Amino acid sequence: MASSKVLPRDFYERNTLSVATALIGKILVRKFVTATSSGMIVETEAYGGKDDPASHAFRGRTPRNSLMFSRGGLAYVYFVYGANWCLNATTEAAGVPGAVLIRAIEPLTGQAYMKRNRGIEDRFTLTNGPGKLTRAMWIDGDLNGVDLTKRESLFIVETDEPEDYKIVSGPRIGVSVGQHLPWRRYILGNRFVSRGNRRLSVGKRAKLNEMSHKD
DNA sequence: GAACGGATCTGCT
DNA sequence: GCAGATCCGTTCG
Repeated sequence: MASSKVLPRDFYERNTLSVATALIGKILVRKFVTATSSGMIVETEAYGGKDDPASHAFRGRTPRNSLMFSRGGLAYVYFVYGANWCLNATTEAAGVPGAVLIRAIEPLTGQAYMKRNRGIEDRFTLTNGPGKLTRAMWIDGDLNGVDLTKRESLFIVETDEPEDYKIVSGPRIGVSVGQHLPWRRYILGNRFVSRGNRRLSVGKRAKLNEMSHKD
């Protein structure tokens, strides 16, 4: 894990939906002087620009969302519901808005540290939501704008041993508009996905896969 | 300077 | 499965 290659700039500077799918299975690493925690990304959501009413960038550029218009591969961290931080990776070239919300990870290294941060012991609910994983990894507004392609405080690396899994799509969680867009990506059946991921019947599975091809 | 509302969470049923 | 807490940052006047 520690020797794995950090995802380069061109991984992020392309179509946002492609990045949302490609980030599944990669390893998010949070590094401190005293501790390192990491986890495999199992759930993401894509957010666009003026074509996406659910996106912060829908109404143009403001001081808050300016990172969405930056080059790809930076951390866009924002605060919601008066209590939670959400971590995104910026996408597309400079000037084109786009970001991928990292919604859930499967805990790997540093689990004791993350459990302490959350104040719980259960591994399955440790990082299965955007607000939960940022709290577990101590990610907040201080990391807004951090370069994810540099091996510093926060970055994402390749997987050494890819698992056998199936990526499926669905509507994004917690948004009231743009629900017709199946821009959520997650690993089918993975227990660390935030919600709505019970094992599915054959018929329903086929339907989900169809959606993922449609993009 | 104040009103608004949200890319969530927890707990209860 | 759902309702309500919660409360800060953004935005507008």
